[in-house]
Amino acid sequence: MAKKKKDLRRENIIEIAAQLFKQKGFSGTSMRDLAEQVGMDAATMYHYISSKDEILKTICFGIATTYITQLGEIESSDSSYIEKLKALVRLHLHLMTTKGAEVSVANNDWKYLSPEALQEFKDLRSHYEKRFASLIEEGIQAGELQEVNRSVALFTLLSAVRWVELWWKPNRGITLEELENTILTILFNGLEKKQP
Amino acid sequence: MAKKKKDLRRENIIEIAAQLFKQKGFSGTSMRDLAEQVGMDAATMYHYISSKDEILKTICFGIATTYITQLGEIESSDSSYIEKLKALVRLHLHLMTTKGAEVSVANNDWKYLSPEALQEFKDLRSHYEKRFASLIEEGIQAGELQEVNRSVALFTLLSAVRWVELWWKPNRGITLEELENTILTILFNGLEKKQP
DNA sequence: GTCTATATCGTGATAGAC
DNA sequence: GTCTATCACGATATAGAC
Repeated sequence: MAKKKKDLRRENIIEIAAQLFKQKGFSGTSMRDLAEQVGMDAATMYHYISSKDEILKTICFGIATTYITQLGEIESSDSSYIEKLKALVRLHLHLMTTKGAEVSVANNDWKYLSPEALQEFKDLRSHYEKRFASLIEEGIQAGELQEVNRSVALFTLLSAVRWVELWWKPNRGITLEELENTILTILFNGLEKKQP
Repeated sequence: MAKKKKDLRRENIIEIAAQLFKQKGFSGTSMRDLAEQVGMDAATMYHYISSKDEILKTICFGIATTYITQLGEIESSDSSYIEKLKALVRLHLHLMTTKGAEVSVANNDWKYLSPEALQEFKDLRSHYEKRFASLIEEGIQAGELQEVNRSVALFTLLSAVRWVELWWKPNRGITLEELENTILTILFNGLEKKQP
């Protein structure tokens, strides 16, 4: 069955909400601000969504489950640990360039989730990080990666790409592929030039 | 002349404010929350500070000028470009481990600055980034760094260390020196193990 | 210097007419 | 479905007693 008009409207509201939350923060965005951007009265929005909290929850968990689903596919692929880790970095870049606003909200405004949702979200993130860290651990064991502190490697990889969410616009004079290759070169081969 | 009692009290308020802003965000923190942590009534705080905005401004510009001052010292030092860039990364790590709350606020809550302050802050940051980018450019020209997109290198370096502000606690089982060395190894030599 | 009391405004959310 | 009107609350900030 096709999506109902009401569902589409709801998705539109959430999409615009993500952009505003990214711009002004969750607490800094009022339902009146949002209504204005959507083009309806604040009261009318409550016909499509049940609360401001619910919007935040939808955005954050949408991103979290996307990451975890894709991680599963990467884990079960038939490639080296280096290739799996590179695929993960590419996944982050891909999501930041296609769903920048939602990723930004999930990265920065998750702390405003209601207590139960907050706990569940933290659990999901911690679960994701553990599986990410396992790939690093196994990569080191297999001799593909340098012997470095696992946590430092994990968070450096996760963090190194986060600026892209703020910086990326379609016309930056660089393709997504070039962007990916440059970042992967820095992280896996290093910025320093090897002596010939 | 020694600092007055009133100034010390003011600094204490701002320090606690930075911790709360980091935890709950600028908009998510009320003057009543802050007053409670400081241990006085909200109205009394206004004897020491003039507004919530002023607190934010003090924090953000304090961090910005610290970064720029230290950048100046690094630029004028007598070392290779690689060493200068490594010193900059160390500077970021040092500030995040000694002034984590303030750095977090300057990184995440600067968007709540009042319009004039906002513009000035953006200008300072852009000025800092330009000088940072120059070191990368010159490092590439000198053949010390790989030929990569300058902006990507700049923001990857800046971003790669930002998780430390959230993660660092004195007892993580890793010294600041180990942390620095690991991050610098990843960024400048790469995570991938070189074939012998 | 520190408090109580309060002015004024913006917030999330709802009731109910149409 | 969409609006107007409104409620209950919490926000920043100030006035003024002590």
